[in-house]
Amino acid sequence: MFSVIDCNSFYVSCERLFQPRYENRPVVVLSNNDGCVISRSNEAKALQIPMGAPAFKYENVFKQHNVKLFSPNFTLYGDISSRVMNVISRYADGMEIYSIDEAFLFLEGVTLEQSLIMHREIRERVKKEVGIPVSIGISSTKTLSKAANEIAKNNDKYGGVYNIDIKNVSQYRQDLTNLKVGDVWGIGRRYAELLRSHGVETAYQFSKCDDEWIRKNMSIVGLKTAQELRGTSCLDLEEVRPAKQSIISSKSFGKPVSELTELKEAVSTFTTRAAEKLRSEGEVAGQIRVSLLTNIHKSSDPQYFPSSSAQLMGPTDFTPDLISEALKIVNKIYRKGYLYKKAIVQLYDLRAQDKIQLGLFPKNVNNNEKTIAKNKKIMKSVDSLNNEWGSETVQFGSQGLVKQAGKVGKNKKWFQRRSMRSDRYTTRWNELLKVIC
DNA sequence: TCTGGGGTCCTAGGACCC
DNA sequence: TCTGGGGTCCTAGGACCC
Repeated sequence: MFSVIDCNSFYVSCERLFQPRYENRPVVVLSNNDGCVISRSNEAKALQIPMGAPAFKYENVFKQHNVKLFSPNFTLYGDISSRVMNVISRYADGMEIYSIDEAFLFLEGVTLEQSLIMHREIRERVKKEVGIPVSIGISSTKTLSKAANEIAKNNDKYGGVYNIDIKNVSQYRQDLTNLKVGDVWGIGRRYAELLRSHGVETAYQFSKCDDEWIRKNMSIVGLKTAQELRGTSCLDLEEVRPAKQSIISSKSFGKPVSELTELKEAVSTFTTRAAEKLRSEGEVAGQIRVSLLTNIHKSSDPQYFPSSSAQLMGPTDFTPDLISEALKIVNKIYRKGYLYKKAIVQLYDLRAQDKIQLGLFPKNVNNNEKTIAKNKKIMKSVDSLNNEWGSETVQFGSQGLVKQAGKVGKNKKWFQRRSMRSDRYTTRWNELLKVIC
């Protein structure tokens, strides 16, 4: 038996935790640059504000209905997430943290009744100890438990916990008939369109489709989804998170950038971010890729999407080496006369730090043992200083003084706007919640 | 003026090898 | 006159997830 525990409107719930005056009011969390909507309270959903909607298109709705807007505060969300997961883990032998707001459990040797009791308790404990509301779906496969979760979330009458029992044939059929095929986990916009064009509207109809046809049109992945809907488990619990295969740092700029020097500062900073992530994963990268993008939404502007990659001189996690390769690529792909809106730095061909293969000609390249040891020490010091004193306390020259007078990103066109970010209540001493009596 | 960011997996097709 | 076939590796592109 599987279950999936999903936090309701997670980012919004995190914000409400520290500012309860926004309960019962429409609340929205925006993406970086306050670009589009990435989390909505039920009240905001009721105003027909879609997920992913560009904020500027809904300005009137926001004003008219007094919608509270937040810039994203991922530091806060990450910390609250780990508290939620911590509570859940007390109940489970096997648990898979699927995303920042979601976890799967695998349950053996419990009856349905016992499972329902346990999950109601999980729901109460998470609400009481962390303050976040969750919905829970239970069934015999992961895909069915996600479907049950949809039902739990959208029907108050089930008290946040719902179970799909494939043995109760008529109910099972009813549940899957009520579920639109596009709402099935694993069926996105494209496949939903394809299926609808073949007269398949509901999850139940999809589960009755011909295997050969599914395999041919939706690959093995689609076939597994169909089988899971029929009650055959094809997707196991992944308790150990597999090592990352790539690390990306990609951000839109606050304002369009046309100058090479500014692009290089941005790419240096993104590379620094990616390298930090790389080290925290205990991995090294063999290749790096840099892409630049003009604003795809502005069709009147000339468009240009160059990108190129480079093999590193031996796998590394040393920020200066990564920056220097990234900047070589920028020099190569940059063309004057375009308004760039976004840059992407991607590290891949990753492997564990302790599996670095030394260079064949160690004197000529940067990965002989001595250099590696020295570089490791340097990065360790930089990381711990930045952890202790805030990011960008130690910067690399090519970033172009991102932090000045304690302010990060000031006067940098490419730096992102985050004007409505709440405080990092749980991770910064100087941003602790103040209670005034 | 203003449209997110970070991931995974699968497949087809080309290059290359023997 | 007849000009293979099996296998691997790599990459780009497309689908999906939250």
